Amino acid sequence: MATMQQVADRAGVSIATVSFVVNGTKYVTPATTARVQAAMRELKFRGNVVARALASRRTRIIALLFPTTGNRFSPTTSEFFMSAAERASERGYHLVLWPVDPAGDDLDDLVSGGLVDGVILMEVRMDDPRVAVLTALDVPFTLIGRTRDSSGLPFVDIDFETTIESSIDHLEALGHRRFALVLEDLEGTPMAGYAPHLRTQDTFRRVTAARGLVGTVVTAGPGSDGGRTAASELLALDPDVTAVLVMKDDSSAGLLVGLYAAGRRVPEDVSVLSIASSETNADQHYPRLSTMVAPGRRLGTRAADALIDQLDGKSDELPHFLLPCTLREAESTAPAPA
Amino acid sequence: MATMQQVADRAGVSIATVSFVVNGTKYVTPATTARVQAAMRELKFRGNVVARALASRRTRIIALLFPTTGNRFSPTTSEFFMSAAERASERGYHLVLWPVDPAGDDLDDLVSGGLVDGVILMEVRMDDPRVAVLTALDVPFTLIGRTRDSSGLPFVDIDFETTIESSIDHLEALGHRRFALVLEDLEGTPMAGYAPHLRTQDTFRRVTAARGLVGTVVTAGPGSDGGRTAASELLALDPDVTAVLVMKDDSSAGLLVGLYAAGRRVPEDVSVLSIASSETNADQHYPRLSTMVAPGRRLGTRAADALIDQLDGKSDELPHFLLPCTLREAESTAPAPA
DNA sequence: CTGAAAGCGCTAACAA
DNA sequence: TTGTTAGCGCTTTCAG
Repeated sequence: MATMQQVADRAGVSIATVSFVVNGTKYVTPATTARVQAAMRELKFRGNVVARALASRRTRIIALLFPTTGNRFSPTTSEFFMSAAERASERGYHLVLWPVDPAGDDLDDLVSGGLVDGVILMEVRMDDPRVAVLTALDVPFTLIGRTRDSSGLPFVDIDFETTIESSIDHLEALGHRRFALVLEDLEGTPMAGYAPHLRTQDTFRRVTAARGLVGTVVTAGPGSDGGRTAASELLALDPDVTAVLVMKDDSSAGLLVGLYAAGRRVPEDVSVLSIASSETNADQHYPRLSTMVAPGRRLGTRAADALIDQLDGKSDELPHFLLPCTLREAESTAPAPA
Repeated sequence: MATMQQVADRAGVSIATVSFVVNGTKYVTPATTARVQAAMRELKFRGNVVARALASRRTRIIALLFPTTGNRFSPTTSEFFMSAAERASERGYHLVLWPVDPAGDDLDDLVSGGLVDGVILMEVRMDDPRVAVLTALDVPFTLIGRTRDSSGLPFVDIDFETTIESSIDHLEALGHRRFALVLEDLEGTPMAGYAPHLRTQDTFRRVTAARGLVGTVVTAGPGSDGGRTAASELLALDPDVTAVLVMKDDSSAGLLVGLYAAGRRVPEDVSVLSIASSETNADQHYPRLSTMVAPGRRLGTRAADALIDQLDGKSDELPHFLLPCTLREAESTAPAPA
């Protein structure tokens, strides 16, 4: 509540000097520095963020943009948020979660208002309209995710290609030869073109084909029902499948039940591996799901760093940071049946 | 990027006039209004939120405070967030999700900076230190939740008392006489004293006792394992239990499995009812969980309204808004066995 | 090393 | 009905 002027008066210096010690902008003798700090303490000076922002043309707020549709507030999402917020705070920024529509229509108002210094985009689609908007607006941004061609954009992302390949490696080493992939059907929704799905699917098809493995792809509807249905479809398509990758948390339970219902024991007959998910999710299931755990926290941290580097002019080069998921094996995977 | 002055120049009026039409602060003739609006459109005037905030001493930003510990980013949480954000936006405010530590230590810096006009507190504990901080800071706030004594505070909350009572009503009507309640053990964590748990537990004990029903309370550890263990403990405590209320989403799967493993079919032998949860969660299970669905969206909306009424001086009286969960029956409940 | 002063872009009296 | 103008609280040259 105390203003800088009041602090200055109390310390017997000018307001400029106070500003210098607050921001470390210029050298001030230890003696006056001490006087100023004492005054600040006595007056409980906190500094008006808004005034500072107006004068410096920087708010030190960055926004993590969250699409208002498709309530995919997964554990991984919250890891992004929490870790990015932590890192931002360490570097003197505030990170807030800001809901915006996925088409990017209100982005304009948000950003042009001068309220945020930069934004982090998540849940990125292959041809995400929001990046065009942000580019046009000329606001610094970083992606958690990648568009189809992100070579010119700063991003951090899960390395889906590597993740899928090592998933298959792992299961193949356990003797599995017949694979399936279950994922969400996003066509016709605002999230159509969701990059993680497309990359995962492409890689899955490519790798299984290249290795002469069977690779069946099935999409699942919402909830447990979607998972059950997917299980039936899957078994209809390939009754001898022994290894299933799931990339849809909310239907994994249904999938497990569906497999049981069809007489397949997990993991004795069929192994199930959850892709790009979290330990939290894995532990909610029985049998506990073997999972390729998404590096949510590390990516969130890196995203914040990438953006803040850009804002602070510490940007050496365009950040292109890819990290694969790491295997956390549990009861749902086992060697292929003989 | 265009400033108000530029708009004024282009429209041939003073900056004050532009301000009036932008804010509707004063009557301006339709003719000049039109000219100003045209100029705004041509210059793509967006208005600098920061400058406006400094001059008007209001940022029109409200923060939904989210505790940095206990990553309980449940579907209901995200409903609070989304619906509150929507309502705020309708009323000309921005709602952002702001991570703060549960002890309230950084609240001070956040709020004193003048960045937010008011805050909504969630995940409230019985004796939440954050409300004292907010009160001392003299910043407008509203709770989603209630402290032990919230008579003097504006709040919206789930009516846990009614919710539990109707849950028991419902199951009792189905013939159940032996109840159990499973919830999380938060003792020793930063979320100790979490109000929903305590209220639920108290009501459960009171109502079962008053009606001469058996009421067993069990706490569960994290994840599916916690649920399984809880099932065993529960059955050890009351082997004849037929109705279980669960208020811990991540262990319901384990609970179901634990019951099966102990030879209890759901719902033939034991009915399971999920408390204050979401349809999303319900649908992730098999059998699908009967659920007392939390009115997340309505509460989020009301919370935003309550706070904004306060900010806009439209506050008639202290909002004390309680809403019970609504039953959504699915496969996991049935009449008690004969 | 410290101070004076000109803004940052907008709001809101107060005048006209 | 519209314009003038003094701030809002801080940053940042530019002098001294």
